Formats: sequence, structure tokens, C-alpha cells
Amino acid sequence: MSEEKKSLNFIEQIIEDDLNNGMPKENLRFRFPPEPNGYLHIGHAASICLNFGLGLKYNAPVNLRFDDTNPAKEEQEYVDAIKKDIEWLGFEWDKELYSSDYFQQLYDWALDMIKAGKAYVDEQNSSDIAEQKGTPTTVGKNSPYRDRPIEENLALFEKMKSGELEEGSCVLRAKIDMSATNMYMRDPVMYRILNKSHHRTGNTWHIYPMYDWAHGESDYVEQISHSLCTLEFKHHRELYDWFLDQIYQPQLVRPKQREFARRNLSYTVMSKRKLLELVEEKFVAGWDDPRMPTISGLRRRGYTPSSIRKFSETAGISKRDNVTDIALLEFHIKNELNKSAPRVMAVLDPVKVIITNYPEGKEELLKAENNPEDDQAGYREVPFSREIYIEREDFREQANKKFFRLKLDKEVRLKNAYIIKANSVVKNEEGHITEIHCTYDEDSLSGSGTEASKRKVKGTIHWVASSHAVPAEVRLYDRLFLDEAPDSHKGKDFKEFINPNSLHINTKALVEPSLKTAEIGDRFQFQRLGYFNVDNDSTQNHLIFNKTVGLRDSWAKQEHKK
RNA sequence: UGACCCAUGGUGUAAUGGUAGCACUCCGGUUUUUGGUACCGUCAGUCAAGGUUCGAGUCCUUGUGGGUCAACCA
Repeated sequence: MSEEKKSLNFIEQIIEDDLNNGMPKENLRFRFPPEPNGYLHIGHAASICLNFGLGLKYNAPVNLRFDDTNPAKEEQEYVDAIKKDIEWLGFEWDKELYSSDYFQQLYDWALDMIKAGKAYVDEQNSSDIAEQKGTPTTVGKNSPYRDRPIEENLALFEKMKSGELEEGSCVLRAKIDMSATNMYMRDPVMYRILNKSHHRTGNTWHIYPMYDWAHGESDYVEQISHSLCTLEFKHHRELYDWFLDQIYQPQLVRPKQREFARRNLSYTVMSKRKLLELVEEKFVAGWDDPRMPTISGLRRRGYTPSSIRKFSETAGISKRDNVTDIALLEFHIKNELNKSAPRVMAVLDPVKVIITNYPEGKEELLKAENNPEDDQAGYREVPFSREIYIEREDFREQANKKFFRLKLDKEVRLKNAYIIKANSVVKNEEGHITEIHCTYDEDSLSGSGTEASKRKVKGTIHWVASSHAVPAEVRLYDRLFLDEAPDSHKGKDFKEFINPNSLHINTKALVEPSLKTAEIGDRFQFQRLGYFNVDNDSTQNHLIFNKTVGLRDSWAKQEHKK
């Protein structure tokens, strides 16, 4: 059997190189380290798939570590949501850990650094410190407190810790190099005073470690071999390594930070700050609004875990800034749902059709195929009667040959049913069509095998029998932004590009009776319309569907071109 | 007037000095009781200029373009 040679992404290449250079395979360990200050989005999914995917590939453990070093922004709600999303995506973490688990260890190490003359307490305020930091093109200046005696540093740091000092009164800084070209090396802050209650440690601590001090050391405590993060942390690497130098014991695994490009998606934004803005300013209903690029939003929209994993896989990993076409995500969900979603009939904009030669009071149960892509899916029965509803846009009094649907004096096939011909229309005072009168060919029933049933008519349309039609609400979504990259315009707020028509709530839809028993989360193909799922808000008496994604619509495209 | 990173069709990626490939999108066609699916096909790319080499998308130099860095955020 010939094995297909799969190419490696640059991260996998680094790991292979490490393995070839003698790193034992058992040393491989990864982590996914979200800050619990917001919901996970499709960009995080890329990172999750990367880290957990590597875990699976190398049979290595992957920790879930909450980077909870800032009690001002972090909440339990987010911890719970993040865990739910990762599980839903289908991944299992080895250990659930928190940076706050290491507060004591971090503190002890900080003490060692002070004693070694590598850290000092700075009593200046933040703007003075910022000013002394210089700029990327000019060097910084040393703090007047930089050479404070060790004993004094120890005493002050103790005071910071015990809560005797006010927030902002002083910080602990690493003593590195105020003239470094890398701004992060200009005596970075290690600890700040925060008199806030922490979601896990309560009021135990009054000082909290900064990201740079906590992250690499946490990786080290957990013995993470490869610490993967996004490109904007590139410059932090030098500091990551410097902090590691202070505590590293050669017999242990030394974590390596490597950076990859974050995954951006067209027609949306992908930063927690901006997504939070959309939520707080009510542009959307919440983090799980189906228009949001969050995992929870996509879930509610009807996306499947595997479609998101496939997307991440095919989009790949690299180091270049990118905006991936949302069409790729949509391709994967359509591709999956085409194979798995049962077909049903639903009419979104109903107009009544009366089949004048069909006996009054008669009803038939017609056999309908559940999924032509799946032999196991079987058949269901749909009721048919003299009065039915069809889609208003599927009828025109007059139209050219390109219009394959119902028009006066022409025939069309009703899906799973008969061939009908339109004879006349009834209109109200405004000239609006209220009824279409048709006749049917009674020998043309789908699947009956008769000569008439095999007749070729160009169009086939969906319908719902009027007496059994079930009313439903259908929520139709369009992209949240009108611009491909709403946050890429200098001097313009991304919210200027919000699509005012991103949600259309349709309350007059009619669906076939088999959907009465549909449950929250169920996914269907509304034939000729698209894929829909049952929304969380849905109840037995009030069905609510979300449009996940439309079918490819070459008719609409052709119409649009005119 | 700095440092660092990046540059392959419209988009996302592969080619590890040796035939520029794959997927999405777009466009065209065949099949079709979903204008869906499936199938077939078309268009389309190595940022530029030098250099090294038998051979460069890949290595070197310079340039150009884009990104990142001056929170007591992560």
C-alpha cells in the first residue's frame, strides 16, 4: 500500500526537527491557553485544532490552561463557555489548569530574582514609567529606583503582597536593559497591585503577575515542549526566553515559543474586544448570536464541529497575515450537510394554489425520499390536497424560457407529487396575486411508474399542503458586515461597515407536518432553499428555524447579472 | 527615521535547490423529479532587480510592499 505523503506545516516541521535532534517523543506536550475574558471564536478554533491536532498526531497530552492573571476582566461564565466549546469541537484536554495555580510558585521565583539583583520595585506611576521607556526608535532611561538595595526591594515587595499599598503605587520590574531595541526588554513589569477578588484565588493575593512573567513560567511548570501562539507575540519571545533563563534547570524540558498567523475570516471581525463591543452595544443578541463568528454563534447557526475542524484543516497554518474567504467555511458545512441533512419542504413566502380538478376533500399521503445522498435515510409521507402553498417567487404570469418554474399555461412538477399547469390567477384590489388556479395530470404522480409520471418537465418546485401546513418562524441571516475586512480601514471604525439587514425574521413560513416533532439543534435541508436548524428559542407550539447557509443558487446568480 | 516578521492565481495553502500542485471562489458544460448534489472543463500565480548554481519560488544582496512593537491587558 502506498502511503500518501502529507506535507507538514511549519510547526510540524519544527517538531520533526526537534525529534530528529534527539528530543524524546514522550517529552512532547502542548497547551491551549485562553484568557477567560470572552467567548471563543473561529480564530481560536484554528489554534485549538492546531494544538489538539498535534496532541492526537503525536499521542501527546494537551493541557487546557486558563490564563487568568487579570482578575479585573475574567469571569467564571467565560471559563464554562470555553470548556463547553472545546468539548463540542470534539477535543479532550489532559489537565484543566489555571495560571493562578502557580501564583505561589511565581511569587517564590520573583523573590529569587530580587535576591539575585534581577528585579526591583519601582515606585513611579505608570505614565512616568511609560515615558522613561522611550520609543521604538529612541532608547529608554533607567528608573531612579533601579539600583535600590535588595533588602529594600524585598521589604517593599512584601508590602505589595500583603495589601498595605494602593493600586498603582508601585510595581515589580525585571532589571534587563532600558536601551534594548525590543521594547519588551526595557525592564518589563512583572507584578502590579490589584485589590480585586480573583475568580479562583479570592482575596488571597493583592499582587498579580503580568502575562510575560506568568506565561512562560507556567509552560515550564507544566513542562510544555512547544508553546504555540499568534504572531503578535513574536517580540515577546526574547523576554519569554529571558525569564526562562532565570529559573531553568537543564534536566527539565525547556519550552519553546513559536508563533503562527491568526486566522481571519472575510466579512467579519475576529478580536474579542470588537466582538464584545458588538454584544455590549447590541448590534447582536449575544455572544451566541448566529451571526457571530464565535464557536457558540456558529453552533447556534447550525454549523457542525466537524465542519469547523475541516475548515481549520484546509485553511492551514502559516506565518502570513491572511483573510480567509468565508466561502471556504460555507463549503465545508454545505458539503457535510448535503450528506447528512434530511430533506423537507418548507415555503417561506407562501401563495395559495388551488388544483381545480383535484377532488374536494380528498387527501393523499405521498412518499418522499428523505435524502438522495444517503441510501439509509429512507422515505417519509407527506400529505397532498386540493389546496397547497408554493413559493411566491416560483410563479410568474409571464416569463421567458429561462424561467423553469410555474407560469400561466405551462407545466411544472410538484416535488414528490404531480405535474400541474397554471390556468388563471385571482388578484386583490392592489393587483396582488392571492390564488393561482391550476389543473393537475392525475397520472403523473412521482414514482408511480406510469408513462405520464416519466414525462420531462423542466421545473420542479416545492410545496406544502394547506390543511397540514405548520406555521414557523424562520430567521434568515446575511453577513454581519458589508466589507470584506471591516477592521482594516485606517481611521474608520469597523462598526461603520455593519450590514443593517443582517437579520430578517420571517414569521409567515409554512413547513411540512413532519417537522412538528423537530427538536432543538436538528438540521434539515429545506429543499431548493438551503440548510436550516431548529433554534434554541424554538418550542413545540412555535417552531423557529435558523438558516445555516443557502444552497448554491445559479438561478439567483443569473437573475442578478441582469 | 530603529528592531523584528512576512511576501506563490481572486482567496487559503503545498512544493524542504530538480516537472509550480491542491482546495475554495469565479466562469462554461454534462447529468438531474432540488436551477441542489455529482462529474467534466476553462481562466488564473512565484513582489522587483541583481547574484550564487548545471539548475532558484526555495540560498545571498538590494529594493518595494504589508505587518508587529512605546497597557501596571493577554
